Amino acid sequence: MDLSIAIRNGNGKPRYQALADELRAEILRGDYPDPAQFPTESILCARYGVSRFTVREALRSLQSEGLIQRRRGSGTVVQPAAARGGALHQPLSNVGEILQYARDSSYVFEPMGTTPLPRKLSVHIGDASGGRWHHFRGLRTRQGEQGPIALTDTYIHPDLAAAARQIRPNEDPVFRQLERLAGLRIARITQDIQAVSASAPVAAALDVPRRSPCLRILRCFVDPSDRIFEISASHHPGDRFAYAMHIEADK
Amino acid sequence: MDLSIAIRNGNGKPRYQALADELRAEILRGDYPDPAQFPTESILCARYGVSRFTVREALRSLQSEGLIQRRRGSGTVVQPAAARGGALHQPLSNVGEILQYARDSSYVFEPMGTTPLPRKLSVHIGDASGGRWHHFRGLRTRQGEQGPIALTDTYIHPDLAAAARQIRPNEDPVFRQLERLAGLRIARITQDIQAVSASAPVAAALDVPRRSPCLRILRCFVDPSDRIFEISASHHPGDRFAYAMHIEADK
DNA sequence: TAGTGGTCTAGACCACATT
DNA sequence: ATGTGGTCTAGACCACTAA
Repeated sequence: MDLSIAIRNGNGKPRYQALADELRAEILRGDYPDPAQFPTESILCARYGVSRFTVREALRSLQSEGLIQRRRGSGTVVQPAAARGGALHQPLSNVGEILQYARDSSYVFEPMGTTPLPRKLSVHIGDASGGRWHHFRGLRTRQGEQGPIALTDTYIHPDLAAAARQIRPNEDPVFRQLERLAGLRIARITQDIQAVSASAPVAAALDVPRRSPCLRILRCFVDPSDRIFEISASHHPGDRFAYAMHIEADK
Repeated sequence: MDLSIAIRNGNGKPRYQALADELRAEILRGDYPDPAQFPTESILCARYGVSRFTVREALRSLQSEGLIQRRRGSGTVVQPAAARGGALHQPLSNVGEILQYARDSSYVFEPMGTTPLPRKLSVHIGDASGGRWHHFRGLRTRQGEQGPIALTDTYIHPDLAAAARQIRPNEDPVFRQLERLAGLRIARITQDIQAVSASAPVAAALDVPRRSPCLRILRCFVDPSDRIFEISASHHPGDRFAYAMHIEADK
C-alpha cells in the first residue's frame, strides 16, 4: 500500500537530504494543516525504510530552517507560517536557502565589465592583488512592493574571468552559474551586516531619499580551499527590508 | 599516560557537549598554533574514550561556531582568528554565543519601571493584551571604542513581573537571570535585523548624529511552549558595529 | 594506498511529556 | 505506562585527499 517513492541513493544525493527535500515540500505545500499531525521519527523510519539516523539528520535540517519544532516527550510540530516571519523577511540558515530566497521575488542583473575591487571590499578581505574583477549589478524586486528591495554588486575573482564571461543574466544566481561554469564547489559564505547611509547612486537605484538608512550585506563566497571567488555587496532599503533569523537554544 | 579528565556524564551534561567545551577552550586558549594540527576523529575517540557519534556531535558544534573547518580526505583545521572576523564583529550561531558575546565588551543596564509594550513591538509580535511589561535599558561598550556600540531596551512579559522585580543590573544578561528566577527554559530566539534612522533619544544615548543609520536588532525570547517571555530592541551605530555570520554549504 | 571525514545501520538507554 | 525525541555505542561502507 505504500506508494511513497522509496528514499534511494541512486542520484548521488544522501538519503537524509532527499528525505528532507520530500518533507520540506510537504510542509510548504500545506500538507499539515494540523501542526501536530507531523509524523514521529519511528513512523518516518518505517515509511521510508531508513534508519533513525537518517530521519534525524533530515529533521535536523528542517529544524534549522525553522520549519519544525521538536520537543522530547511531546513530538514534532510544523511551525505555522505566521511564526516564520512576515512579509518582507528573509530567513536564511544555509546556502540552499539563499538560493531559494528567490521564491517570491525576482532578480535581474547585467554585466558591468571588469574593475579593480572597490577599496572598501579589498580592505575588508585583505586583497592586495589589484587584479580586475568581473562586475555585475542587479536589482531584486518583490511583487506588491513599490520599489526594489535590493541593489546588488557582484564581483568575480580575476582567476575566473573565463567563466565570468559566460555568465548570463536572468538565469540562476551568479554563484550557481559559477559553480557550473568553473567546476567549483562553494564551501561556505561569510556575511557582514551593517547599517549605512544611502549614497547618491544607491539611493537612485533603490528609489529612496539620499542618506536614508540602508542595510548593507557583504557576502564572501568561499571554496573548499578557502579561496574567495565571489564577493557581493547588497544594499536594502531600511523601511522595506528586514533580515529575519532564528537561533536554537543549546540543549 | 593519558591524564585527560575522561568525558563523563555525571554532571548531567551530555558527553558531546562536555567534549565541545573542552575543545573550544583549547582552541580559544591558542593550543593549536598550527591550524592543521587539530586531532582527527579517531584520535579524539581514543583519547576521550567516546564513540565517533559523540566526537562528531562535538565537532559539529565547533564548526557551527566557525571555530573549525572540516574537509573529507584532508582533515580538520582550526579557523585562524583572523578569518573569524575583525574588531567590531559579533558572530552568533547559537544562544550560548549570545551570552558569550559579552566577552570583550561590558553591558550595564538599569530598571525603568513598567510600561505597555511600545506599539512597534506589540504589532511585531501580535500582542494585544495591553499588560504592563517590565522595562530595562542598557548600554554596551567596548574597550577602545569612542562610544557605546549598543543601546538596548528589554521588556519582560507581565506574567513574569515577580521575577522581573528581582532582576539585578550588572550581573548576568536579563534572560539568564529570568531563567533562574522564574524557573523557565529558553527554547529559541527569533531575530529581526533592520536599518533605521537614529531617533533623538537613540542618537543621544549612542553619541551619534540624529538620523544617522543604525542597525536595529529585535529579539524575541521564546520558551518551549512558544510563549514570548522577553523582547529586546537593540540599536547599534552603523559605523561602529557590524553583525558577522557564516553559513555552511549544503553538502 | 592509507587515512580522512561523510553517510548509514541496528541496536540501546535515557529524560521527558502525556495518558 | 506508553511513546516521544535526545544521547550514545559499535560497527560498516563510501567519497575524497594526499602521499
